[in-house]
Amino acid sequence: MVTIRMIAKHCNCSTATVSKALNGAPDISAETAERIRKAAEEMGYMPNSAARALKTSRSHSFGVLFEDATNSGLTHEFFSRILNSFKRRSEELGYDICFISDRLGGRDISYTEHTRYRRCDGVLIVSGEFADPGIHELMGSGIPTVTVDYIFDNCGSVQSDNLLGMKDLVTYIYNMGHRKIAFIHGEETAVSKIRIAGFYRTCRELGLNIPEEYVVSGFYHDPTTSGLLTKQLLELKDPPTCILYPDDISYIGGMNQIEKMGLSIPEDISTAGYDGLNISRILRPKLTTLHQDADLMGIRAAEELARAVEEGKFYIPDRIVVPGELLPGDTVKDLR
Amino acid sequence: MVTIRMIAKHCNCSTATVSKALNGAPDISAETAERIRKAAEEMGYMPNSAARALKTSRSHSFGVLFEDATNSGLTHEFFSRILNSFKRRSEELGYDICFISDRLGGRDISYTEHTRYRRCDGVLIVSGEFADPGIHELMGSGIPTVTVDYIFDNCGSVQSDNLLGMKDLVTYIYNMGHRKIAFIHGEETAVSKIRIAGFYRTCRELGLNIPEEYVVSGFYHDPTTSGLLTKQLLELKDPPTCILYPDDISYIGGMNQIEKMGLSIPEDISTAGYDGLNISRILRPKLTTLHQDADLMGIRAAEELARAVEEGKFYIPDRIVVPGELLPGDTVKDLR
DNA sequence: TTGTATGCGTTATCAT
DNA sequence: ATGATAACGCATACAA
Repeated sequence: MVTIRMIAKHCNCSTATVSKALNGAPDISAETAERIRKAAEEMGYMPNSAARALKTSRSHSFGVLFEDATNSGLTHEFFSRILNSFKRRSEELGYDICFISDRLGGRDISYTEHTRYRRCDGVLIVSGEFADPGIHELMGSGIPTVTVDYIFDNCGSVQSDNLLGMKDLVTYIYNMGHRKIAFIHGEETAVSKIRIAGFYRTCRELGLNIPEEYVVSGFYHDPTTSGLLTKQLLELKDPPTCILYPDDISYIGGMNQIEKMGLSIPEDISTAGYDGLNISRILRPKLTTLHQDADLMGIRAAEELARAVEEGKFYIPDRIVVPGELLPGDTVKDLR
Repeated sequence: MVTIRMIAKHCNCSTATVSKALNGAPDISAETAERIRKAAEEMGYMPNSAARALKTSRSHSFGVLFEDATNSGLTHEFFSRILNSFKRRSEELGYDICFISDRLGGRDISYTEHTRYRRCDGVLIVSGEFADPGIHELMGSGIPTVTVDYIFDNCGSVQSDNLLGMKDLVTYIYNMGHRKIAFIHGEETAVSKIRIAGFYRTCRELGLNIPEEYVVSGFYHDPTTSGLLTKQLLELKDPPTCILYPDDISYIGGMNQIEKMGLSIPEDISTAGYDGLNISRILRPKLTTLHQDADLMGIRAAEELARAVEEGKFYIPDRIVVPGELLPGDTVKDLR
């Protein structure tokens, strides 16, 4: 491994000069800087991030806290898209990604300890488990953090615009002539609350009176439950003409149930999903859904976290809201 | 931040003693060790990984090289499952995960440089682009590497048992009475070659003579192409009774095409996928597919990489082959 | 503009 | 069994 000392020897100068030249310090002559840079290049120099981190207490790395109850967070397309774009943008900004967990080497370790151990400059928190006290400890630790789809006192956040999303979705369905709209929502999370509120608000604005039994509680990514609830909704005395699902995966459970009952989409019953996963574009009939812009969310999260790190004491957390996009498919019948 | 120096002060001993006690060195008395460990615990001591890495040139971290042409590797369920289980197992073994890319801070950087910069102890290589010279440079750099679904000279590998997978799948279909089996395979990769060979071999063993036009070339995760090829296969003079798809996602394109042609699965045409993604269990009819054990692959990869790192010069690469599991669904008609 | 010297926190060598 | 000390590679305050 070539070090600045070797470059210094090669260039007949001191390590200080090399360090400064390589870091673009202003007090080095242009020629010297150029000469050193060229030598470094030729010798295949790579700084040692550990030494640099030790010296500066900045690691140029972001931690990513990506846990959920089922330990499958990474395999949900919505989250993996966020991670993917967060990673890319972070790397552009000069930060590497390191996962933060609460186990390491067979030992329990708090998220905060893990982060300090690796000297991560900041942490992105994506989790279904914001109730976890370990997460709150981290958010209150002074380490810069940015959360996704959750708002905490003093840290930045990137949210999908669930309010607008529900509004767009419900309005579209209304405009297609539907008045009896049911909503199967996910388990009680911050996101669910916003979506439910968005649903009710939009309905009120549109002058729609939604009977209580039209809004039922299911789970995210659980086709079985949504299938059962679909059955329940369709067997009501006065069934809805359109059912909203918590997400595109849950929709599939509903879809199967509908077919099983000998009904067809959208002739007999209209449907809409949420997320805009790849699968929604592939299925036939093409699913009407609200695409969440996970890619942009990851990008904005990286930028916000970089800002939090770089502005330090001067940082004022921003709450970034990323709008989604309605993807009209063929699952909502035109009743007009 | 509490350092060993502070612990030393607290315990009236030297930093050397603290370091040894914490690392379980044999030349420290049991009482002293215990006293120091307790103090460290109480004071909330966390070692500084940067200092440790600088001193020992071991970072206790694994790099993960996870790139593909479309930059969406992470969003493929198969790969994200591998990553997920690799991460968990690595953390159990005491290694953190750091992504390795070929861009950092707006600069081009080779994978090898990136790995050295972060002092990763080893790198897991998961990629559709094994032709990339940067990857070959890394594999030849002396840094311990383990590849997934690809074999390179001197590094460990974890593969899905594609040969056995195809055998199980084709044999199952044969046993259901099918003799005219078509195979839409993915683009030419190492994996595709094995699957194609497995397909032909199994057919030969079963005494099946597959006409040339039954084996056609599509792409992985491309429902559009597989839809077109499905049409082509079904319009043959002597169409197959069963079509194998490159993967579960591609199958959906075929499924749509089949329905579009007014045919139904499995009454008119039987089908099978590959991968065993969640979606395959959700779709109706339930897809017959070969589940690749991505979770186990990630676990074995972590263990192999840890072994490569820890055995150093004594390491002899292992080629680990992970069997999959046939998931019989309802898409293959019983012709017996 | 350049160089000297110091220390970041840890481990390891060699005395004691 | 314990401690003093050097060194890992780098950045920086300060001297020249």
